Order: sequence, then C-alpha cells, then structure tokens
Amino acid sequence: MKSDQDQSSSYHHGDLREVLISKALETIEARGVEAVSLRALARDIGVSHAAPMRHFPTRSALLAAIAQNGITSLIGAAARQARSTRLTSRDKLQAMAEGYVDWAISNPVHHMLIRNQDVMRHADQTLRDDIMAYAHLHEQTIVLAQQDGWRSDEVSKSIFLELTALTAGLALVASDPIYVTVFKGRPRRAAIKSIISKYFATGND
Amino acid sequence: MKSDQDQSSSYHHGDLREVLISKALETIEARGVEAVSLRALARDIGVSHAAPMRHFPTRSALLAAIAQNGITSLIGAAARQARSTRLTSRDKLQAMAEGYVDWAISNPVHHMLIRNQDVMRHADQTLRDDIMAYAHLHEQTIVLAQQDGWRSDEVSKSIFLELTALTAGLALVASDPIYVTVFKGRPRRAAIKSIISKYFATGND
DNA sequence: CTGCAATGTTGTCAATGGCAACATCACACT
DNA sequence: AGTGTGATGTTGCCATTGACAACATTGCAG
Repeated sequence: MKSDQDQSSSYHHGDLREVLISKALETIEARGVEAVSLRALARDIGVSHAAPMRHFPTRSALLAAIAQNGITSLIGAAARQARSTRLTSRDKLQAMAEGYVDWAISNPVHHMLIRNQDVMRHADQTLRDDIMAYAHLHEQTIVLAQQDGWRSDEVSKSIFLELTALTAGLALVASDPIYVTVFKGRPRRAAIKSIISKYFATGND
Repeated sequence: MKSDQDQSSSYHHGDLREVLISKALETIEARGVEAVSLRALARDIGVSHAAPMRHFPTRSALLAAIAQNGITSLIGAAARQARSTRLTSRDKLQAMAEGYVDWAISNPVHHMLIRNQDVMRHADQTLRDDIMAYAHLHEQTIVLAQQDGWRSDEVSKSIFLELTALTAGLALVASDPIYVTVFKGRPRRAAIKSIISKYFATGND
C-alpha cells in the first residue's frame, strides 16, 4: 500500500522535491535536525539513495530550502498586515510583533531552522536577502509608527533592538521545550499577547 | 613544537578531556557545531581515532559536556551575585538579567549550545537539573524583589516570562550574526544595558 | 516524432560514529 | 618495593552517510 502508486509510472516520482521537504519536516519535528539524512529520506519515500540530489545538491541545501519556505511565509503574512488599511501605524507594528511570535509558535521547525546558525551558514543569497527584507519591513513599520507620534522622540534603532529582542525571546521561550513549564496552566498565545500589549501600552501620545 | 610534549610518556595524553573540549570550542566558533567530528579532533590533537571515546561515549556527549561547562559558569556567576549583600533585591534581579546577557555575549558558543535543541536532546539529568536550577534561582530572585515592594501586585510567573524572553532575546540578537548590523556604531553591551535598565526603571514603589 | 533536458538509478569512495579486543600505564594496596 | 587492577589509549572493523560519476528513463518542446 505505497502512497505513491497514483503516479502512472514509478520511474519519475513527480513530486519528490515537495515530499522530501515534508518528510524532512516530520523528521525534524520528531527527532531534530541532526536526524535528517538524505538517504534515510530516500529510503522512506521509496526512491534511490541519490534521487534527492536532483533536487537538493547537499543536505544543507534541503534544510536551507525549508528555512526559505519559512521566511517566505513569514514575510507574506507580515506584508499582508502592513498593507491593511484598517489599522493605525502603531497597531500595524503591534500586529507585526504578535504575528512574528504567532508564526514562530505555529511553525516551530521553520523558526528553529532560521535561528540555527549551522543552517544559516549555508543560506544562499536569496534566503539572506529575505531575512533582511523582513528586518527592513520591521524597521520601516517602526519609523511609520513614530511618524504618527508613537515614541517619536526615541531612536528607532533602539526600538528595533528592543522589539526584536522581545519577540525573538518570546518566540524562543514559547517554542523551547525547556520552558514549557513556564506556561503550565496558561495559554501560551494569550500570555504572550498580554506581554506584547503591555509593551505597546506605553508611549501613546 | 608540539604543545603536548611536556608529557613524559606519550601513550597517556594526560589532559585529553580538556583538550578535546577546548579544540571543539575552537571548531564550533570557526565552523559551527556540525563541523565537530570526534575523529577530526583526535587527528588534530594527535591521538588515535577512538581515544575521545574514553572521555565522551558519543559525539553528542562531548557537545553536552561543553554545554554543561557553560551552564555551570553561568550559575556560578549568578549565585555569586545573589549572595552579594550590597544590593537590594531589585538590583540583584537586574544584575541577574544583565549577567545573563553578559555571559551569553562572552560565551557565545556555550550560549548557542544551550539553546540548541539537537544538543539539549542528549542532555543528561545533571545538565537538565542545572538549567532548572538557574530558572529557579531566577524565579526566587523575582519573588524576593516583589516581597521588597517591586511590582508586588503582579503575578511573578508573568514577570518571569517577560524577563526570560527579554534576556533570551537580547542574548540571541546580540550573538546572532544576522543582527550584527543592528549594533553598527553602538557598543553592544551598552545598548543592551540601557534596554534592561529601562525595563527596571518602571514599577519602583 | 524526435531529441534534449529533467529526473531517477546504480556504483563507488572517503569520512564518520560507534563497537570490540587488545596494549600500556598510573596508582592504590599490601 | 611489587603487583594487579582500573583508567586511558590503540588498532581493526563495520554500517551509515554525503557526495560524485556514469548511465537509464521519461516528458515535453520543437
């Protein structure tokens, strides 16, 4: 009962790239990045040991591609919010902060890969550019909020550092198994939203 | 000019465990965790390929031991501050927050290893206990500060989450190569201390 | 319908982690 | 001092893996 029998002929898998990514995600979730092996994935999927190489030249490239998928979805969500016209610039900024942590909680593997220096070391230029694009969007959103009067007297770089640290820290704590006990009995997202709200509750005009 | 020639006989290295750890640290700093190989270390040091196994049963155990060294030094520093009698309880808490980020900046490899799920997955009970001990010390310090009137009306778990996220985030941002540009032209430690001070500047009686 | 580019396969190699059997040494105990 | 035992180091081995090369199959564009 192989799941890939709907392919007319079995020589060409037809969807190998996507299946590799999704199986790799499962592996990472269950047993960590170090457990990802191109050959094991190939065995699991039922193709020859070198087939994955047609889609990812190296193991690192597969991991980087997953990270790329992650950052792409993060930027997509952030850009959508930024275009929304129903929010003040300050609320957009808050939504962006909450969106980042939400995204990290919803996509713990992608989040972890993006924070993993071993993975990012092999990132290609597109991936690096996308991460920078997100940071720039963040900075611009801060500047816009400041232009509308929110903490307009502060240095935007400082706000950027502060907000980046806060959201990165919350995302880390929320998805790190070490800290699960912190949330015992409390819904993670609510506790986090409340902390972010508190941050944004000051400095309003 | 080998550095290990001061050993009388060369059969027993005499200091292999420590040298393995220090060489591994260099490797991680230069080329990341994934570049650590027991055999390469053995070659580098000049012992046989299986010698490292006498000190670390697996590669993961070596990495976990380095993480253990890190958390031990972190706890040592924190406990020293906590015992200081010249600080108010609130100042002790602030010193602990600053101390954590300082430690992370001074020991980026250790900090990264402790945050690395692949490494922590293989942590033994002692390492897990030590990390919990640090969290407990943090929580106790918060409670003491609250008992002395600092934010005494807030839930200490919330403060813990907030402070842990802030410090973890600052440590992450400060040591992540992705964010080096944020600190362009600004001393890292000063920028971070100022953010932490700001956090502690509110809620004082 | 044909030839080429994309995709998959088989075979091979060096490096690695890990295990086992053996060698050497330091040190505690008498 | 002598010894023997546990700690530490060595050699040899094996399975797995990433990576590469040469070859096979197939879909598709012209």
